Amino acid sequence: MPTLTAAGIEPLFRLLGRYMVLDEADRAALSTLETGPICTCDARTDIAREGENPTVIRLLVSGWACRYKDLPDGRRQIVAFFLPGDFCDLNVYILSELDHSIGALTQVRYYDIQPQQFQEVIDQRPHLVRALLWHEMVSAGIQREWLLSIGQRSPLERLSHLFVELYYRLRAVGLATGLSFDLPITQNHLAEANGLSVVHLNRTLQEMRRAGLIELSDRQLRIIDLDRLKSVAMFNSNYLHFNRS
Amino acid sequence: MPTLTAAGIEPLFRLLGRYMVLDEADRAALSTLETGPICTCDARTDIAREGENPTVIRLLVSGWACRYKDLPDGRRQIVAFFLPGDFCDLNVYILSELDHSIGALTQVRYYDIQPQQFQEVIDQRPHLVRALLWHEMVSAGIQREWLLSIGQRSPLERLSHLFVELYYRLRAVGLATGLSFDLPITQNHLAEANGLSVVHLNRTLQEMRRAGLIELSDRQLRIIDLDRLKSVAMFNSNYLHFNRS
DNA sequence: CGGATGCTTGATGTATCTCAAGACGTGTGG
DNA sequence: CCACACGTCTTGAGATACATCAAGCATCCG
Repeated sequence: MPTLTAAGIEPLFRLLGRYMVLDEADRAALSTLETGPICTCDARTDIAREGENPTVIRLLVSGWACRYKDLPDGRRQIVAFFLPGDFCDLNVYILSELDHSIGALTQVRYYDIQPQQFQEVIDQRPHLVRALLWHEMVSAGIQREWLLSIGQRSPLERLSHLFVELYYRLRAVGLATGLSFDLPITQNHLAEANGLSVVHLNRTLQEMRRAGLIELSDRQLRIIDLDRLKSVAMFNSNYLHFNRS
Repeated sequence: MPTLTAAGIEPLFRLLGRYMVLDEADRAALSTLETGPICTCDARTDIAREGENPTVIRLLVSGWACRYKDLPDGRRQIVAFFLPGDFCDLNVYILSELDHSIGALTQVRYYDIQPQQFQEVIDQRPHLVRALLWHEMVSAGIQREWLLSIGQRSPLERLSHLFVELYYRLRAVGLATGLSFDLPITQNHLAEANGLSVVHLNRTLQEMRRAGLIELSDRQLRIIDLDRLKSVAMFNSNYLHFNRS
């Protein structure tokens, strides 16, 4: 389980470090978040269900999870991927009822963090709020970009865009080597995230391979030509706000 | 211009009042937000463009606006509607570059609020943060629901869902009378928000009329059978979080 | 009167879904 | 150790929902 070896909250450090320079005191304060017990969850199981009352903030440390919504007749839409270092929901605990579900796509490990415990970190290092807020804004930006993708981009463009996004996000937390990264999810998941049938997603993948844009096998994605992939996807990285302000 | 007659920040009071009981001191503090000059913007013009550096928080008081993203080749996706009482962007001013544009769909009026001025209101009435945070969470929830709609719902379901959502949101700010409300935007806008061509949107509208779900003419939408419309849309209002916690 | 803008309709093509089946790998219980 | 179930990827055939292109009409406004 390669995705499980990357432990601790190192990914979080890297993530927040892209928005703001973290000093030792910051790291120390954030490290208290991982003093609690770590949770493990098997692939294809729910971490939280729509309708529940959210009480904790979840910090993913290894594996992939997703936020999804479903319809009474079973149709399902993945609306976000959670990668190591991501908070599943920084603020929802103020709501009385979850409007979406969170599912593990692979085996995952995460910390359940009490809002109060979180508050203590912020009290200690108030300027961290800025980085956390930034993280939230990026999540919102990704959400909007997905809406643009599903609404306007063709399947080929859409999938290309998703792969570039995942590449940048994984690279930001040290989980990409060169132009390759572990893609531990199924084509079914990719289809559900892109609003496509599995059959069509599969054919789109083949088209991408034929076009020499990517290689994908054994859960390893390799981008062959990043510039061309970005061009096909009409990718503009501004929504990831990776530049420190 | 009926949408222009509803002035002031009464809509905002109503909106926040759904999340939290506001007392006179709260209202007084919030009222200082409207002491600045009011801005007016014509229909079909941009209020803010992608790439700009955001510096103000915008509070819409009358008319409709939208958040949209576009692709180099001109394709455009509306990712959110802003109705009277909505903040266009509560937090983006911490980012250095806007990742989306904001456009006026009708003639609109809004206040440009300096973050600092906003901070003063919060310093005065700290518990208002909760209501504002709530407003942000609802916006995020709407965004997710739209993703579900575009990704999984059929055009008929999708449009039905949008109309129910608009009905609830407009009712919340006092802009619906009975089951009717002003829908001051074009079919083109509806198409761009739903990821459909205008032609198909038009035919879907006709299908809805034929099915006895709605009446729509002269920019007035009347819902004929709310329960049936909700049922067609598979509408679950939980994502609007209208219940006080 | 002429030019925008928005709504509507028809005809045609095609992108995408659905249904169905087979191949492959993996884990599990007999 | 084999038989079997299960999950995943792949391919084919057929149906259809949707986009595109094109045109006509109404309204509004200069």
